[in-house]
Formats: sequence, structure tokens, C-alpha cells
Amino acid sequence: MNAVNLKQLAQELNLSVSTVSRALRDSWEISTPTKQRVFDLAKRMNFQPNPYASSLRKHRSRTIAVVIPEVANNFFALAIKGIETVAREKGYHVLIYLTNEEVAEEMAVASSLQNGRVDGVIVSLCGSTQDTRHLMELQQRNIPLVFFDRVADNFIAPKVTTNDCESGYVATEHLVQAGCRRIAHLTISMSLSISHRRQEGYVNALRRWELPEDPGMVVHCDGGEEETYRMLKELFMSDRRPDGVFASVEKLAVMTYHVCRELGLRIPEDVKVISFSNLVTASLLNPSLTTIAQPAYDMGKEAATMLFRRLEKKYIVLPDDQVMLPAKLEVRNSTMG
Amino acid sequence: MNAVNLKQLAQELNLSVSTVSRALRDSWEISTPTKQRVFDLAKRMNFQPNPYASSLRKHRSRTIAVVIPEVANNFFALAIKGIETVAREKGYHVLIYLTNEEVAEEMAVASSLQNGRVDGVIVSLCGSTQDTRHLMELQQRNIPLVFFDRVADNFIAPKVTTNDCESGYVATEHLVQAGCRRIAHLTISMSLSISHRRQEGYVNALRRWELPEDPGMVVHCDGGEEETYRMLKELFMSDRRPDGVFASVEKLAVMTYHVCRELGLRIPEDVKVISFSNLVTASLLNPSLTTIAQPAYDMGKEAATMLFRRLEKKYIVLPDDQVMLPAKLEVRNSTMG
DNA sequence: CTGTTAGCGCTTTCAA
DNA sequence: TTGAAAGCGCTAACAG
Repeated sequence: MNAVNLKQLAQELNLSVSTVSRALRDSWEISTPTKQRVFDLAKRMNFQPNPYASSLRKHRSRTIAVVIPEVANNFFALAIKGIETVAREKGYHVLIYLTNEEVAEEMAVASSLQNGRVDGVIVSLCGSTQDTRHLMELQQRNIPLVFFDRVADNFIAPKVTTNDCESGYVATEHLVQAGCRRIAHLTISMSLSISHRRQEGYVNALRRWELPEDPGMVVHCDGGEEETYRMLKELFMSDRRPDGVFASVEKLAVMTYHVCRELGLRIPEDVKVISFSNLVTASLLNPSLTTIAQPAYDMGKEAATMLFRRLEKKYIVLPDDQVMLPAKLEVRNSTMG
Repeated sequence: MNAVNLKQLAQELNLSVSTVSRALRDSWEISTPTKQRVFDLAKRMNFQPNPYASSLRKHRSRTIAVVIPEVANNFFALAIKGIETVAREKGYHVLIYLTNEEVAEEMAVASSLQNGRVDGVIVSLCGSTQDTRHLMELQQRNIPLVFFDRVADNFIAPKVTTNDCESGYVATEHLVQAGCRRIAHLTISMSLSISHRRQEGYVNALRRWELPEDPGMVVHCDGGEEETYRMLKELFMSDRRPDGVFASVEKLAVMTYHVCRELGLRIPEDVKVISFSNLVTASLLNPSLTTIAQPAYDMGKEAATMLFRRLEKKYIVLPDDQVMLPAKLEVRNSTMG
């Protein structure tokens, strides 16, 4: 019913509160028999220390925050799973905040975390974030920050990313080798560094294969859904219709499918599509979708591990410690390979 | 840098701590000019009250826990989104715990929540949970519980579900009307009430359409992946191969695809598949997958709303308050309809 | 309207 | 090896 506390245990055992406290933390200053008595009673009474009292006293909450743009997206969902796994191992709790791709919400969250509610934060920026002062303030309050995937370039903090540029190259080259000559690149917000790097890879591949770089083939889909839809339709109805599409994120691949179907274009016969994605199901269900799978789960684990290293100060970590985990090309359709 | 606290504000303003505290909570006992002075300084010094001090004092954390089997699953991801949305509106924080479908982890989580870390809990059981004593203990400690989707039948608590039985009926009937005569039903753990209800709907439909009820056509896929795979393969290689499959969860639909492809069976020509699912992408990418879409986001919102009602005691809610939100049949392939 | 005071439950000096 | 006491930062009686 009502929670048991140290005082009750102490009274029951004719000990002082401090002794009980120390015994429970297995302090060397307490005799073995006393410890045993305390352990036993604590277990019997199902004692659970009040985390808030402890946090208040120790200025440490054993809680971290994960701030991501969305969760109904396999990449972030898997990342959370990785983070949660590591956190549980380390005895930490995980607060989750969704920014819904809105800078305003990202700022509100950051501001609400300035008061010591969490010991550290793992962030993936929302597409529209330009200014990261709200996150810098967290660091200034001694709350370590770790970025993953959508990192802030000019921000000194540990970062976990995938080899976006290289993967963009591989993806594009894959389309080239499958016979595509007019390859479009669909990206999300260009304020994200990952978008730049993926596009860089795309351009590099075009150059390597001596294909023309048509600026009209790079579509920045940072507007709303309808806007994007409109742009894609326009692209596919133009006389320079692409025969290959490299989508920077899964949603854009799906929309491409939509548009193509509507226009009577067959995939992969008329248009080949490749996309960054973690939606295993999608590629299973439709063999024509080749994907660049990011190691989302491992990225989450890595981000959490880096954060906990800093929290537990076991190692001295350079402030700009960076980890890059490779994405994997997953070809499911032999006609493309 | 270092957090500002009430005391500092009070000193700066030549007021007592309690006055400042009251002013900040906009108490009617404080004069307007004083309030203004306090507000101004608080804003200027970027004061953020320490949540743990407040929680300790008020025995209220403005934090809830969400305990779910997994997150890399569109249903749960969307539900989280719904929960988080409502929580933010109400000024609550959301802790997330994944049980990975393991009762042991579910129990560990429940036990770790007994100490007042959270004001309430939203749960979806893991497949293997039979005994729910660990959750009852939470209730006994006055921590309100709300179930969603995978609810515990004989547990008095608010529950948010979909119309599983009806949807199971509709799904099966849909296959019948598409010409299927040997309809298999694939379920997950039969200790979940949703499984029972979906199966009930399936059976009802078979009876209504006077199709034989072959127990061999109901496959309980509660083992590991390989085991399930084996069972499905067996099912499709037998002489009574199904021409329709009603999968209780998406993963089983995906595995069916796998197996069929391996055996050279075409979908939907040889085997029609329908499944409970929230993976919009999947159905978009493959028009032959008809889905029963659960209103995951709304279920999350509803669960959170019910929880907050109880936390804020605005209404008197019956302890067994139940909400059922309808799932929607999403047909994407006209050849099936 | 404002101040004083007594805790919330725990950790941690400092003393014994 | 144990206990007494102070205090983390905030809230809420109770007094004025």
C-alpha cells in the first residue's frame, strides 16, 4: 500500500536510518550480520528507495532523455530499443520526447530539461533545426549531450552516424549498374547534415560514372506531404523522367511508389528505386525495393554507451568523439544487382 | 551553468522563499506587483524549479510509464506517439520500458515502478504473461494502471482495445467473399485475450459461411521464429493447403509471404492474406496485402487520457472503465474485394 | 499579503 | 561499527 521507507526499516530493526541506508548500499563500514538483518527485512517489506529523495540529495537522477523527431519510423524505433537496452543494463531510466519535426517543440523540450531532470540527453535533430543554442544551453548546465544520425555539424559533442556519403555513393552506383541513366535524388530538409552527405555521395557517383548532373533531378522534399507529392508528380511527368530514384528516406521511397503507380509507371521495370530504410518488412514485401539499411539498433546502443561513459566518467572521452557505423546495402531483387 | 533555485531568487528580491514559490505558482495570496517582480527575475535568471524536490515534497512526479513488449512495430510506435502527445499537453513526462516479450522483464519493470517514480502506468502485456500479480501490486500502491491492446482480462482496470472479435469476423469474411474456402488463422500467444477474441471472430465467420472448422488450420505461433517458420511451411506443404490466411499480427503475415515465396506460391493468386497491421508502408508497397488497421495513435491518446483523468481526479471513473475503438478494414487490391 | 517553520526520504559528513 | 544531524530544493501549514 503505502511505500516503506528507511525510517520504518530502522525502527523495526532498532538501528539508525543512516546505518540502514549504508547497509543497503553494501557499505564496508557495516558489519555483515547487520547487513544481513537489513537486507532480509528490506526484502520482506519490499522496500524500494524513493528515487526522488535520492536524486534530490545526490543531484543525479539516473535518468536520460531521448529527443527524436518521430517514433513511427523504424529507424528511430530501433534506435530507442538500442538505447533502452543499454540503459536498463546500466540501471538508467529513459524519458522519451517527440519533437514531431518542429523546432519549437525541440526547444521547449530542451528548456524543460535544464533543471536536472535528466543526467544526459540523446538527440536526433528535427529537419527544420538550424540554430542549436537551446541544446548548447543544456551542455552549459553540465548535461552531456550525444547526437545520433541527425547530428549538428558545428556542435562539439559526441556523435553517432552512418557513412552517409559513402552509402549515397553506393546507392547511386547501384542504380547506375542496374542500367539507370537519369537518376533522381530525393532528400528531406537540407539543413540536416545527413542530407548534404548523402547528396554528396550521389553527386560523386554521377561524376565517377560520367552521368550528367541535372539540378532538376535533385528534389528537396522539405515541404508538406501534398507539396512533395506535387513535386514528385511533376518530376515524373516531365519529359526528362527519371529511370532511377535514390530516396534519402523511406517515406520518400513510398511516395515515389505512390506517384509511379498513379502515373502507370512500373517499378522496377520503368523506374528503379533505392532508399535509406530500416523497414525490413517493406523490402520483404516488395522485392523491387533495394534498401540501404542503417544499423539503427546499434547506433542507439552506441549513442547510449557513449553517454553513459561520460556520465560515469570511467573514461576520459574527447568532447568531439565520433563514431560512424556502416550502413548496409540490401539487395532483394536480382534483376537490379 | 549551475541551476538557480528559489533561495537565490528570494535573496535577490528580499523576499522569503515561500513567497517566491507562491508567486511562481501564481497564487492568489500574492500581490500583483510582487508576482511581477518574481516572474521577471525568474525569467531573467532562467529559473527552472527542481522537479525532484517538488516530487519528493508533493508525492507526485508528473511522470508516467509506458510498458510495452516492443517498439519496432508500427502499432506500438504510433501508440507511444499518441501517449506522448497527450502527456505533453498535460505537462507530464513519459518513461518508456520495453519488455521484449519477456515476462521476467515485465516483472522487473513493474517492481522498479513501485517506489513512486511514476504517477501512473500504461501497459500492454507481453505474450507470455499469465500471472499479473506484479501489476496488481502497482495498483495496490495507488499507482493507477491503464491497459491498451493486450489487456489482462481478469484485472479490474481501465482498458483500451479494438473490436478484435468483430474485426476477426470481418477479416475472415473478407477472405470468404474473395473466394477462399480453406482459411487458416495464424495467432500469437494464446495467453493474450486479443488472440482469443480474434480467433472467436474467425470461427464465427466460418460458421456463418458454413465452412468447415478444421483445427489444423489454426496455428498458434508462440514459439520462436524458426519454429513458426517450420509450422507455416508444414501448413502450406500439406495436402490441405490454405487458400486464405488471416494473420493476427503483421509479423505473421510477413512470414507467410516469405514461406509462400519460398514454396513458389503466388500472393494473392494462390493464397490471399489479410492481417492486423499498422504498417501503412507495407500495404502501400504491396497491394495484395489487405489489412485490418488498428487505430494505434488514437488508442494511445485514449489510454493516456483515461490515465490522466484518474491522476487528476477530475471525474469519477469506474475502475473497469473500458473503451473500444474500431479497427478499419483497408482493402488495397480490388481483385480481393 | 508575507514570513517562519517543518518536513518529503535519502545521503553524508562528523562524532562517538 | 553505528548514530546524530544537517541539508538537497521545494511546498504547505500556520502565524502574523
